[in-house]
Amino acid sequence: MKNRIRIERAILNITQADLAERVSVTRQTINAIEAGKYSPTLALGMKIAREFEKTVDEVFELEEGD
Amino acid sequence: MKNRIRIERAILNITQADLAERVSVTRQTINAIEAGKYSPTLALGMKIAREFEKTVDEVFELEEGD
DNA sequence: AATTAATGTCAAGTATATTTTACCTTATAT
DNA sequence: ATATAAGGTAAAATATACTTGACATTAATT
Repeated sequence: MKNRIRIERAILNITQADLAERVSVTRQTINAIEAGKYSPTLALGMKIAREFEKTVDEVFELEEGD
Repeated sequence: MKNRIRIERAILNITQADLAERVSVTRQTINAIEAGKYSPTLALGMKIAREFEKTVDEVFELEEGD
């Protein structure tokens, strides 16, 4: 699962901790997802996309193994 | 997490087992998600939407508690 | 140079998604 | 009436997401 979280965060100029708070998870969770260590739940993915005012597909992209 | 899986399945005229096979999960998983018992992973949600040729947001809708 | 903010990471624990196996009900077909 | 297809459900096991707490590293600020 690839994602554009880092880029979208840069556009909004917010930190991982900021985003974490906005979507009600921990900073470590955002860090892991942003690094592609695992893919989030659908609910969290949708909340993240919503913060960026983007669709889920604009923020996340399926890869081979997913 | 609300969803329109039942409706989209009806449009494609496919069974829960059919959809399950297409997205590589078990029939019980589709049944549970369709019934709203839990929300899928982002990867699975995206695969389901893709089968319906819809966006994630057209198939799934966030609710209060999510 | 020193301090602070931001990010990276890790281990252990909890929560939840998914599988497996199995059975039950309802509708449809033979 | 009986068989078959489709859906509903449940318990136990496994996989994975997420939390908590802590520490290390890098970037930015003064």
